[in-house]
Amino acid sequence: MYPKNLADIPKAYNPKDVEDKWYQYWYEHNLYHSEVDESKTPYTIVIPPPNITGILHIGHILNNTLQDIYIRYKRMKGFNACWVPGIDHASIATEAKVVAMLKARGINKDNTSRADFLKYCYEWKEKYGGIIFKQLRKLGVSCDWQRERFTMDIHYYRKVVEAFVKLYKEGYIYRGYRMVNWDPASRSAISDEEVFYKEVQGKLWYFKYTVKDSKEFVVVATTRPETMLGDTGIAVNPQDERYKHLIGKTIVLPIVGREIPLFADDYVDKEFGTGAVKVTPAHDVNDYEMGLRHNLEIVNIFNEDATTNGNVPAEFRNLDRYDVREKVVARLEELSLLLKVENYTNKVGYSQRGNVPIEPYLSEQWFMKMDELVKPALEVVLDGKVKFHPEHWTKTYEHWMTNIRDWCISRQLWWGHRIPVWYHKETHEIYCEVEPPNDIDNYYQDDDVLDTWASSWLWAQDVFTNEREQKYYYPTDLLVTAPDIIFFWVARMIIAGMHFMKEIPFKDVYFTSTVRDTQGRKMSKSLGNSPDPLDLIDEHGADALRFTMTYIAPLGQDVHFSNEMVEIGRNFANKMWNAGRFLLMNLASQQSGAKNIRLDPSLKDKHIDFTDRWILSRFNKTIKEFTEALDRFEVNAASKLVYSYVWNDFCDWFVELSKQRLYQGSEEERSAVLTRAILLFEEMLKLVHPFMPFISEEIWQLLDERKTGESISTSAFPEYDLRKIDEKAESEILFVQEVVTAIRNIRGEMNVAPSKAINVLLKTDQLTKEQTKYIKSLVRIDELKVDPNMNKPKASASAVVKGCDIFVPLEGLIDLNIERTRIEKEITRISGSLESVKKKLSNEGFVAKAPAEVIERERTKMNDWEKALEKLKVILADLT
RNA sequence: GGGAGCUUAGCUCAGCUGGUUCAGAGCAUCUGCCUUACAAGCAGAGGGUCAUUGGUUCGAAUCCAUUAGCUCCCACCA
Repeated sequence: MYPKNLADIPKAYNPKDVEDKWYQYWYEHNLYHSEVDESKTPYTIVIPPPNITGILHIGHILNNTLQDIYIRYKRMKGFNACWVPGIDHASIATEAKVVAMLKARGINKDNTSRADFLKYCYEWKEKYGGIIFKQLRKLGVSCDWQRERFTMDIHYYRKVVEAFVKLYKEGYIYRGYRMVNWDPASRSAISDEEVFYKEVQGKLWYFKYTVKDSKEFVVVATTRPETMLGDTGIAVNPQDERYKHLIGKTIVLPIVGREIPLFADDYVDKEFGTGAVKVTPAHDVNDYEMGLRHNLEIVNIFNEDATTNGNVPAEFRNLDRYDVREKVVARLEELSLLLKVENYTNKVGYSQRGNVPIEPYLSEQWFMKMDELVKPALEVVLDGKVKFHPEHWTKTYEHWMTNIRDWCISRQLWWGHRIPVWYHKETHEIYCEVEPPNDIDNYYQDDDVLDTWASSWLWAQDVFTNEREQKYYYPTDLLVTAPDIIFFWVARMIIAGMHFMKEIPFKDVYFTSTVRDTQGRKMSKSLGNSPDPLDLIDEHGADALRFTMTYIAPLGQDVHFSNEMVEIGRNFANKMWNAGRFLLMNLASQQSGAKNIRLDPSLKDKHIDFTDRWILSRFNKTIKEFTEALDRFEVNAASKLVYSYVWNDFCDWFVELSKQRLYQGSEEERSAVLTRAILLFEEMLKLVHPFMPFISEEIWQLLDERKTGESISTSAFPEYDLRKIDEKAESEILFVQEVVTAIRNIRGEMNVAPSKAINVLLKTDQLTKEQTKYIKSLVRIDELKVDPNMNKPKASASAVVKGCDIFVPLEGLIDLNIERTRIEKEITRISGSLESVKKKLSNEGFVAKAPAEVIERERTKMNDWEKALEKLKVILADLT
């Protein structure tokens, strides 16, 4: 299916040629579809459905990459992996976008029918939902696209409504006239969680309110002068001597002329402001509560859009809240009632969606009683049935859950799940059922829709559309999400799961890093610091982006991202690509014809030496550490492990070591070495695959003839075998590496041209012939002599490795000064280390209390260094 | 006001339950190389009293406490 002509394999990896091709292939062969299969254990993830308000950003990339890593990993591990993709209707956010879009087209929502408006919303959903799914495919996610879900699908919609009806009948949902957070922009109530607080540079105004029938006045301080039009009382602390005599007196409210009481309430802080508080029960939560305690009149002065209504004097009506503010202040100044103005920073609640200050506002809304519902959901997290990663989020969760207040779930919007409540036109009796009443003509339906989160809280359970599926896939295994929706979504899904399913919705929750720019700022459109993931993919490939994200994003910490960082992944992809090319080129040179097949698997276990045992040992260790890291949700650690194995162990050393036998071995030996290298490389690609699905598939397919529909993504993940771990081979290689590095060091420091071959003398009795052979091949040596009894030749550069003295004769080339400096530096280094070991060993406490093996290790170190030091001193003396 | 997290090389960060030359990686810098997989590369090199102070311990980047700085979350102070 793929032209396997080696001449076509470019030197530099080009993801553009590769990525779309394989995504198409996976899709066509339906490799990621999951069905109920009782013979296999499911591994299930439901995607945090992106809002259809826009396109995906870099945070989504991280989030979805992580999910894909786990899904691919578990799929290869033999689980029935099922990843359900979907999107969220995002009630208030989308409605705001659609209203704005219509406005741009010259259409006013107020002149549009509900049905027409919903049509526009669905158009929007089709467009942006499509973009989102396209982006996800570009990223390479292995979702089950046959399971695409939307929070307003017919089935899902019904489930949301059923949940409402059930909770209503159980008494958890009630309707009430309460003070809520009002968003004047969308003209809807919002929940406490949708309010965020901003520090605002404001002012504190001091007003004089006169006491009725008296010359006395009371001074109040306020940050919101306009609300004075709705004042219905003045509060002071009962202990406050300044005001004790005034308690019970009547105050005349300026401008309005209303007579209001002055009363005492413990809420008032004597120290703040003047110690006297103007009380506006309709427009402040605390004032409202004081109002209830003291039976104050409640005067609502605002319309739904936060303009003033008929409850204020005529000249102040129908004005925006900030215009009224100026007007009120101006009038009070005219009346000489404005005492002073101070600068004051305070925190103002803003609507998360509308980004305008919210208004505490009295209105009739639907609420969910939370205190009882929360209990089982808190329990399962505290006792570890649902595990958070990192674990410390449980504290945040516990705090929120134990201080939870009732949830305002109704929204004065059209886009969303309409509340399944009908009121009788005459009796006003409430009818709450999934289906409308039979005598529908006698009823009218509640206009409001549900909070988005009162639909997505069922996501983990109701993306499965029949009982059999639900039973098989639920509880899901892993939820990967940003920590900023821990209350909105994670907590509520657990609540819903425990209430409706009597079972947790997921076993593990992975909280991702928040992606910031290099200055630590959150990525945002308004700052313009948010890169478009598609641009990055276009430039470097999805694999590069995916790998980079996991490489730089530690568990539970913010990550600082910049576009250049994607080069980490790009370079890594290129490295693997070229390692693959190296193998393929050798393959081609050893066989006739265009077919690339593994040479001869029967030679797999022939011509094995310590380099083979070493790489196998390293590989098995890597698999072990890699899988353990993933199982602990340390994706970042896993990506570093695979990176270092591929680059350092496999490419830097194993490939270089192999060249000796590939170029100089017998025919059979060459085949054996190459066969093994390819088999090992294939296994390595499987480790990489969850992180970089495209390039691993591409190379894997190039390495051998594959059947139609065969894919690395459905191959078996490597299992480690502890018997393959070979400490002896590892130390043998380490010895080779140390000697080689020492020789290269001499070359570099002594400025020996790389083209110039040198002679090297090794004074040791510990090198095997094999090791010698490899050393020779790795450092471009003309002649290599090994003799345990040799004397140091004149004019040579030297180095001392444990158990081996190295001499490089450089007659005529050597600069004694450079060499002396080199040796002196080495002496200083070793002396320092020796000093600290000696100190340790002369410490009685250490010798008495440390474990025997630790002491033994220190003794060995001391001996080695003492010997090395002695030798170096002799060498140095020889140089002077 | 309460809570969580962070502070290690010029930059971005690894270093798990204290002990393997543990003080590391990548980028950046310097030196030398287009060596028949890879210059998106190879081989070397320089660079850090692990934020502060104290404690526990034979032994601390690692555990405890303290101080300072930064970040985030929660909370009704007009």
